[in-house]
Amino acid sequence: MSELNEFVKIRIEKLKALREKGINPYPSAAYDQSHHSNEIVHKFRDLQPGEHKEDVAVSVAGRLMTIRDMGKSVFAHIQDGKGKIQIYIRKDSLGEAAFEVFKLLDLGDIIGVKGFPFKTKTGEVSVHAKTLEVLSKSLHPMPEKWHGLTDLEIRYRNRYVDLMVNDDVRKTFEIRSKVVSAMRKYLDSNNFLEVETPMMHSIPGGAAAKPFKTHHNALDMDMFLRIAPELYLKRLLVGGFERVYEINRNFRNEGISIKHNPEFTMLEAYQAYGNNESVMTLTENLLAEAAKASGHGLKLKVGPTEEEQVEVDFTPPFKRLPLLQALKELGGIDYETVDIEELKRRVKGTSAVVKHIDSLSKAELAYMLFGELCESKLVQPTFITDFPVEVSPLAKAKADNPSLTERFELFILGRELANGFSELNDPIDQRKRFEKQVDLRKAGDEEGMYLDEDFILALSYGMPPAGGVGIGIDRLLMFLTNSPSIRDVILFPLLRHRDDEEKMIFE
RNA sequence: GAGUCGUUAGCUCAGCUGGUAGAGCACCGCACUUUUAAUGCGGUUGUCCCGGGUUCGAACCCCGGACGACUCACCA
Repeated sequence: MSELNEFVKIRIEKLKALREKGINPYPSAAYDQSHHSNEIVHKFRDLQPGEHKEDVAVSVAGRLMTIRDMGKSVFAHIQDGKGKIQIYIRKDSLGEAAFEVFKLLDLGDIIGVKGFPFKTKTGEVSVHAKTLEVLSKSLHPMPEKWHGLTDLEIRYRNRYVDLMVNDDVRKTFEIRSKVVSAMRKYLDSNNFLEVETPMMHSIPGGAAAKPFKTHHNALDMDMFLRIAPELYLKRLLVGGFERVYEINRNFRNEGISIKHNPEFTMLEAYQAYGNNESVMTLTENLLAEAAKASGHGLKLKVGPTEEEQVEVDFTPPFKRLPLLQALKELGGIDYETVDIEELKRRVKGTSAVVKHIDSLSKAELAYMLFGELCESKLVQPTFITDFPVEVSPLAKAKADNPSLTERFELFILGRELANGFSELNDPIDQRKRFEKQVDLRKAGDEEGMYLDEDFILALSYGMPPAGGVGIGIDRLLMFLTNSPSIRDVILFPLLRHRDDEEKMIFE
């Protein structure tokens, strides 16, 4: 018994009918596209309505998206990688046999059309078909042409369908590509070397996060998918590369939300002989390049509706605000005068879940309150600086105040977008900081870091002073494409596996 | 992990107080050689997410589950 629905059965019958006519519905010969849809539309835009260019030969290929059948003549649109173009098919110019072939086609089929350009009497640049080839028969019906596909689950699970029918989705991922490319270009032209470091780590490090665990069979060794490339990139600074960067995936075994996907793309860049100030400037420049590449320029409007839209200005320099000052200005808490018990009371008054509040220092409490009270108020790009040393185990302490670090986080519209600091290169201090993290792990903090002996060894050889920054590429793209969910900027976001998936079993 | 909402034809959605399931598009047939949501006439399409329960009778009420969306928590 077939599980296929009637639509698929009908299409399979048409597939057989094509084969009986000697047509291979999945030919292997390369198809020569003389033009893309947009090129023809542009090139012949000045034709008069009704004007033909019979002496010009063009060929286009793409997916049949609409068909308007009038018996012996048909208008249709095909969609290629650059857009849509109308084709005009007449029985008398295509020939009886080819016209019969066309009648066996369905929406969704991929075809090639050779013919000449003309402008219809209603003014649309079109291709008058002289020959037509089936390039790939589609067996599954397409979403509805007018309302399109809106079901989020189908859009995310079967992204190819989403891309077929939703132009703005294709646009989003084209912007993503351009933005990443522009950031690469900026880094490359500033003497940064792009590198690739391991994604499988025997010791997860470089961030406070829960890792995914996996196993290597031949080595009988547990491994972790990386939570950050940081420690490897700093090893490269030890090795003598002065400027390195990596754009690739990190994996964190944590919750999924509108701003979190378990695998996400991070740009990390390290600059020897720089510090947190150098990489703040680098971040500003990178984001300015990214904003330009997105096609919006440096000022862009973000928000769900016209009324709620906010203009975000990516013009450097961004505002800089020390964390404790932000706490005072935006949270109304004066760190200098407040006592620790009052901070605890204020933390308990928020919705944050805190396990062992009594073990937290005054600085850590202040850091938590910043997250609760201030982050959401940071709308325009703002560097928050001077984070407590306890929550910054890889950052260099401030010379004039060792309880704080030369670290920054960049916030836009209340969301963290980048994190950077003067890299701690004192191996003795780094060892102590790691040991504190290990103690946190032992005390039950799943996000406490592991002690990476080889990393300490690397620092012991001497790492130049350096600034480093990580920029969340997906989050950046959310701003630049005005996407409400991180899933809208990730082609294949992680969804729970379904056992009741549609199965195409053809017998 | 918790709460709220949702899941009906390939797609977009109706379906009232419980009475054998509907529309538009798509699809099939017929007509039509400049349409563009083509048009006109006729027709087909269902595990109403799954499993229990209540009831003479459940898409609808109750319980459990799956998946998704949103909010919160964690986090970038």
